[in-house]
Amino acid sequence: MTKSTTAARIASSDDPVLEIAGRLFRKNGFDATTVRQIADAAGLLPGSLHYRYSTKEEMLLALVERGIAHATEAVRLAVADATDPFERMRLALRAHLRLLIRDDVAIYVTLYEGRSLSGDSWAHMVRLRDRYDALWDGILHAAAGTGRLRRDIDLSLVRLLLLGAANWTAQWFSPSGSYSCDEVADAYADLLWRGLAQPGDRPVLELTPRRRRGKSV
Amino acid sequence: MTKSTTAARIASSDDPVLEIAGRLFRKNGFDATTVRQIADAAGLLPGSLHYRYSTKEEMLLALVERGIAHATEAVRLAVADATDPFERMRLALRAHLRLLIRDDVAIYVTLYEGRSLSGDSWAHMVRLRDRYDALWDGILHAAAGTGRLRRDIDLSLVRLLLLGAANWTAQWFSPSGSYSCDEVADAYADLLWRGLAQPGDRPVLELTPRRRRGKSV
DNA sequence: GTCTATACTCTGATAGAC
DNA sequence: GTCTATCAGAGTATAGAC
Repeated sequence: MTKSTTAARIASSDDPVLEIAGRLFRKNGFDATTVRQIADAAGLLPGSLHYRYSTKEEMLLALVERGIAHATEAVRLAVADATDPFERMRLALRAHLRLLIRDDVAIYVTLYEGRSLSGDSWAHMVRLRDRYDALWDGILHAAAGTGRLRRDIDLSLVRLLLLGAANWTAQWFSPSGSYSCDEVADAYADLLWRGLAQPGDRPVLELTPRRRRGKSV
Repeated sequence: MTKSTTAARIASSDDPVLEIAGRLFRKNGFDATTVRQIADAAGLLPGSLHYRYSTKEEMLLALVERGIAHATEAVRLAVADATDPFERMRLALRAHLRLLIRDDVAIYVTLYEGRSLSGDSWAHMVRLRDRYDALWDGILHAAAGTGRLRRDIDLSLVRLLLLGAANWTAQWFSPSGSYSCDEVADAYADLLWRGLAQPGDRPVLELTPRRRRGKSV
């Protein structure tokens, strides 16, 4: 399909138009964002925009492809720095969270606006997300292979718990809040690891208590 | 403001129009849902709909109020059945999750479409959500008061982790999947509790391993 | 590749008869 | 309270000059 090929090509570069569209999608949602807004913000007219992306949905698809590609790459790079299974989980979570709430807009758009895709584009997104999930399952299964994890818990549920909590972070995190992006990732990884580890497996991090903060369900 | 008063009154009853609107908002999103679709599904014409809710946003506000009211009531009732802090957390999580992914549409709409509110309505929603958060903080702090919890972790972060994971469940849960709603709640509560408890505090549940399942980030 | 200008559809909301 | 009929505006996408 020529559609996804075009999108992939553009996603691999760093099209500023895509960045602008992504920011608007994140701020106002895909449906509430108009192509006129995107064109305005990009310093173009709607007609010119249409030359590069023939539909609004094509922009979304390009962002989704870019988002998952970036996340996959970031997680792969992050875990390469460690062999300890807890360390790998913690670093992978840091990488995911950094992209989601700090460094990139594409993975946010993927997670929260990707459902606006339809037909083939939607199916394509599902495939890409499944592959990203498999990357995480690999990390967790490798940890289980060391024998340091309890065996009475489905690791898919662990992944869903961890990534669910991480993804929801985008709903409440503020850069001016009490915690940095990495601190949230470490706290989540630590809590989950202690729940996952065999009784007696030594905790790895010592967290220092900090003042309370953080609203939203 | 007459707007929120009207909405509150309707939310307290069980308006079938609201139920229908909520289902469409959940399925297609607030922005992508048209008043004509709602009117069609309700067996009314747009003009008649307008007699009851003067704007589409007013329907959303009514749903948000209903969603948080229902969730608050359900959690309060659930924790009343137990005194053990872990039990209370587990039962509260069950109640939240049941409404979110099984029994009601309003809390889903609140969490995922509430951001489409504007102005006073948005501020109103934020107040309501803060109050709901406070209910959860109370549950967690009571648990900490028993001395059975680690003291090196910010309980607000624990709430955000737990409710974040729970809320994200709506993205992947399927009634035909391997786990029931309650089983997911129990597994999450168990994992988190083991991460939270003082080393040596006895686990409460024994989970039985089940076949893997569950996609989506 | 970007512009001007526009076609066509659908949107939320309203007015007023019944 | 519900209907019929309709408005004014905004939406995406297009055609064609430059």
